Amino acid sequence: MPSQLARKPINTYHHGDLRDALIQAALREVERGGPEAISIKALAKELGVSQPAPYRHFADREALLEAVTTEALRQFSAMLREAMAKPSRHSKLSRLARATLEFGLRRNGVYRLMFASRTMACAPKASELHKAAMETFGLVLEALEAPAVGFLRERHALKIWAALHGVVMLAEQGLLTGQVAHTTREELVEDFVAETKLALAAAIRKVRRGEVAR
Amino acid sequence: MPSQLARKPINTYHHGDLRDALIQAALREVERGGPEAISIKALAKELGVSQPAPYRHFADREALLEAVTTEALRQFSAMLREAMAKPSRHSKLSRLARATLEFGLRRNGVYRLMFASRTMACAPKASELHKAAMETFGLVLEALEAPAVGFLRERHALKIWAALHGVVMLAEQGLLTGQVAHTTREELVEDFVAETKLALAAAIRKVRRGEVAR
DNA sequence: GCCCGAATGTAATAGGCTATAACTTGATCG
DNA sequence: CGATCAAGTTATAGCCTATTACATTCGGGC
Repeated sequence: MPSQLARKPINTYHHGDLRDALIQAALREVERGGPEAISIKALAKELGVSQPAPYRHFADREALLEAVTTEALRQFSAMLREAMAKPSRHSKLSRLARATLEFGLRRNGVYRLMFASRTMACAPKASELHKAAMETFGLVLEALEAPAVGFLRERHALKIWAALHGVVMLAEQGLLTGQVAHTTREELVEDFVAETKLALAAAIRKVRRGEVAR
Repeated sequence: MPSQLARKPINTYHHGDLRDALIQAALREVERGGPEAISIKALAKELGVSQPAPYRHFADREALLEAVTTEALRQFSAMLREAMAKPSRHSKLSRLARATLEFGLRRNGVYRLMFASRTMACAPKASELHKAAMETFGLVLEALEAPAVGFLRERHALKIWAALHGVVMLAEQGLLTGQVAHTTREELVEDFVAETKLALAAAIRKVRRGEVAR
């Protein structure tokens, strides 16, 4: 089907595209204040529409959050892709890891929306949201730059992914700062990156030599 | 102090120990429903007191959550301690790791309250809550069973701690299940445990041989 | 033993939020 | 040209947090 004709900018008289405007405004709100800061009422007021207007576009608050999370994941993916693309003395994986850490700390409200809220957990497998999440995870696979021994690659991607999340989480909760840690977040991340590379390379050699794992 | 005398069941006007009852009831509520499921009003009703009564004991909802989180951390610590104490063919670290994973999945609402909510992040360093968290982290240090090369121990404790959080988080969000993962959560956790042991031992040998890191 | 103040609980109420129902408006299409 | 539908509006119900002013019990000093 012709996509341009399908996308008619169905103009309402008052607001051009309330649905998208809501998502963008909500994302701004999440940025400072986290997921729980989203208020349908406040958003409606900010956009100059009546309070129940948003319900024409989202069944309830949760549905809005799901859409916002999807958008957030796309921005996150874009940011990772950019970080991985630009030339650097660091490896792709290292760049992805650093970018994740930075995003997780600088835009922590958004990060929590994506990875520490009920929204994602409740999303059905077939949803846009889940697809966006899978695409993001695909970038981690890509960052490994490893020969395609499928399941190994996947396993190590999951591991570094989990480890990065953990570091962001602890850092944000103030459990890394202060006198507990002689260790900076960046060091931890680089540790995980280095270990991942070594472990994956070792695992691949093992498989190639015929000492098949599983 | 005699705890039995403190309870006065007959008197209807004064509850006897509303503060503690609130914390326990809230914890039960968090168990299924997570942090956002806590409602002061609902709790008051459940305990048979008037709706504003809880405000005699907690300044606001957030203060209640802080107390509940502290209690949750104590239960979590107790559970870890128990897991580490009981004899097993597995190492202490492995037992701690498995116990963390199980707690994180089976009592996920409570887990999220402790490690994925704003409550902890906002708690001042001197608070009971922060102290409880530090005590829990102490168990991780203990589980490493390593000779006391202080900063190494701490660093590796932070790493395994972060990694475990990450695995729980991903698992709970449905990003580990299904066709993405040929890998079970338990395998990931055991991987991290094994790597931690190896890495820590290697680092210690290195230091002992005089090739001091930092 | 009594009284007074502190602690704890209650009733009444203000104000914010989600969500629904019933009505209105403007655009598109047969 | 009028029917229809998407998108917006006003009005309202119902939940929740939190505050204020008043009531009741407890416990210690005299």
